[in-house]
Amino acid sequence: MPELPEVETSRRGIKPHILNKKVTDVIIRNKNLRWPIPGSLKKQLIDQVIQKVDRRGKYILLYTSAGTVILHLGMSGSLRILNKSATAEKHDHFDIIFSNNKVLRLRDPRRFGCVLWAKSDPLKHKLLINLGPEPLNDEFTAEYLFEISRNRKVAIKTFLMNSHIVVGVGNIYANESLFAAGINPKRAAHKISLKSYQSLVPKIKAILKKSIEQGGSTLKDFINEDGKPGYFQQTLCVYGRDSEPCINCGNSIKQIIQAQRSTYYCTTCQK
DNA sequence: ACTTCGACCTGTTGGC
DNA sequence: TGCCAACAGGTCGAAG
Repeated sequence: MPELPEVETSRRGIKPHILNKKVTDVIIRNKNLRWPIPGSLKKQLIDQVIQKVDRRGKYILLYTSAGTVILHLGMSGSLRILNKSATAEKHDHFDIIFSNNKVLRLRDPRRFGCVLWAKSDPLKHKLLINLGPEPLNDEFTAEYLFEISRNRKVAIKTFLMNSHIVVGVGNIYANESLFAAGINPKRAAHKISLKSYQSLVPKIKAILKKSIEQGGSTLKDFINEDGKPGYFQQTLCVYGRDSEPCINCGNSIKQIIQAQRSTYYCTTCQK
């Protein structure tokens, strides 16, 4: 489910309900996510106040004075805010309950997500310390991508999806931004010119920004039934459009597999 | 140091 | 209609 826009929308959605709220209980129904939810987490979190609701890449960070919850939604995770009396369903693995009688509930059918605890600076955590820049920050530039790609022979699409290069560019947006920039996803990262990177980087930023805005505008309330994430309502130019006509030239969109993930592109428009 | 590949899971979809 | 294989928005860590 979650690409960066949905993670950011989730962060914004839960924030007003949990910021400055005190944790009264923690329920772990199934600790077996990608990594086990630490057994100590309940003890650490109870009585703590959420001081900051942040994001780094696709990790959501809930800061308290005792430490930080590091949360990842994996492939199928979602967060909701409910009344604490709401019945937990099949894949609702984890709850944080607050003094305002609300619960932050994690649902994750595939259990590729994780809930971890960092005692000190979570940005120094093993999983976060080597992450690349945020795509929407100023440090993410064409020059940066050009420099860091000089010895990298991997396909540009795989390169873009590497979180150590840049965070938050998942399969949908890697495909869409390469189409927007007219770059063939199979080209080796080191063979792409600065000029092409100068075309690509603003596309990545624009597409992510637009999706986050749509996520925010379509998700009015994080309580109860959550609507479809914004990026589902936006038109995708290539992703999932195998054999359909290219919106530019009408030729058929091609699907291939790269690094075990589906790639979609137009062989005419993307060189 | 870089690249590839297996692994972790369940739910949904499409072809027969 | 039913069954089964293929596939799904992620990413780590081992092996090459």
